[in-house]
Amino acid sequence: MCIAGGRIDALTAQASRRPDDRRGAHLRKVLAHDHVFYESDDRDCIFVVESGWVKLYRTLIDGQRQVVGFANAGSILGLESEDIHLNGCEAITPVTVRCIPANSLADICLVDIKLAQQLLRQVGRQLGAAQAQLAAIGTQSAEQKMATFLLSVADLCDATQGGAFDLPMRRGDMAEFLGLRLETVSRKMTEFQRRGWIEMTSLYHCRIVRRALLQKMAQGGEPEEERSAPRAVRPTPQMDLGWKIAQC
Amino acid sequence: MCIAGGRIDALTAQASRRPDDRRGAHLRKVLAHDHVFYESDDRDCIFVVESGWVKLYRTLIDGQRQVVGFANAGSILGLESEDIHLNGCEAITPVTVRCIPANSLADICLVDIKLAQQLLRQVGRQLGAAQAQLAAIGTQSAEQKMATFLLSVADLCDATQGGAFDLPMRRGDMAEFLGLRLETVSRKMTEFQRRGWIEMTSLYHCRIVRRALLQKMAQGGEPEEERSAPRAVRPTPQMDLGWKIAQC
DNA sequence: CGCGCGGTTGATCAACCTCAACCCGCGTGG
DNA sequence: CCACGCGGGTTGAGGTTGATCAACCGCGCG
Repeated sequence: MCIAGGRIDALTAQASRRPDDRRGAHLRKVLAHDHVFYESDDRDCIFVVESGWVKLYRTLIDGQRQVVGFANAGSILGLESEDIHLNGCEAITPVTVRCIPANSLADICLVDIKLAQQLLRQVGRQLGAAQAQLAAIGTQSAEQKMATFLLSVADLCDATQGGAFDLPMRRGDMAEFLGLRLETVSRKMTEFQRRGWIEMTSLYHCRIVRRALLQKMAQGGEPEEERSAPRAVRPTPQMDLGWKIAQC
Repeated sequence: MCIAGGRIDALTAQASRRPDDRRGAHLRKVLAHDHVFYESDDRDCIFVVESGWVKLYRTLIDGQRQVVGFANAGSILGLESEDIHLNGCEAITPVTVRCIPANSLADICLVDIKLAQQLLRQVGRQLGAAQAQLAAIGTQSAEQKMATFLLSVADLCDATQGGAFDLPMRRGDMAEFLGLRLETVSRKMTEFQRRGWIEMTSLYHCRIVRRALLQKMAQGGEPEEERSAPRAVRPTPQMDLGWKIAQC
């Protein structure tokens, strides 16, 4: 789902291991709903998310917005652009990011060829993710999108604690990400709840109760009765969580 | 529109300049509607399109397809994957591709740091393109999508010859790309023709007559009367042709 | 000739959007 | 303290867009 992930170990781990590392200095804290950068800002930095959640979005001429991805710790931002940022990046929770001067990208590549390759893989994964999301947006129904989305966020956040997880973004953010209206998102969420598939412990906290049914729905099944879900041949086009998994 | 482009000069130009270059040998011709590679094929090669058009697509569990991009000469394919191809790649016209062994990617990076950076930029552009397409698919109406698509292909193909250009893909391909049904594509095409905005000189050849109106439509305007189109503040989210332009 | 493929066209229908009302929690200020 | 407004969310009624199903056309080819 273009829920970004994929660690650049050399950037995050290294820095934390050596507190005196000069890269360790460029940390920035951003409040929830503040921007890390805006569309068409000069791209003098790329960023690595250290903690929190951000959304990446684009604004079309008519003012419509499309959220092109969410990202949390470990994700790297700004690689899709050249001279100016093509996406806007807004914090949806309090966030800390590590800033990497864009002009030092070249140096980094020179210094550490392995790192360059890692970067290349990372963008590749993001690309794969974006394409997966494209497939989801283009072909799935509202219900499928919601199911896929919930599953992806759940898997991403952790999942192991009994299916409970944070859902820090607003309804409108989800809507803009999935290509729906926020009313539709709201409706589907309550519908899933009514069917007993999920529980909303609070507005921004969710628990998956019937994972199997959600999965079947995500794959295009009708809302049938409960059954042991047939393992998917391919593990569901998890929007794109694919590359997030790959990183672990 | 994820209509891929973006030349890797060092790969294409170099090879053509030195006929004895060993990379020059790995050329492959593919017939129309044959595959360059399939989904989940081992990714032992990446490819550079030398001539012709291909489409990149994904198949979802329920058999639905999403075309995630079209690509013509100069595009590079396979960077989004790691060990196996995530997309299928089918020729829509006769195509020649240059095959680059995947394991030589690392060597290439070592040998030519500039090239590595170029590759990084290229994937970055593709990523930006995919995100742009995401925005288009997610927010635009059928009519807007068609308009944007036609403009993008036109710009891509050349455009200078009086707005006439090839539209080599089938209706179904466009539909799968735009997240529509092929009937809808067909209808909108004839509708544009009826309005006098385009002319179909043949099934696979098109001419844009009222570019300004098409552009206004692509940006969300209603099908109004003719007017001199107000230059777009931003040059239309040309699906993603953005990065194709950037390459020139 | 008959068939199949790709495309067009028409009628119908449902999914989703739109608009609007309403709820709830919260912060502010009278 | 309460009234008020506001932001975010939910819910409902009705309308449109685009999907669906089906017929049909034209063409190339065995």
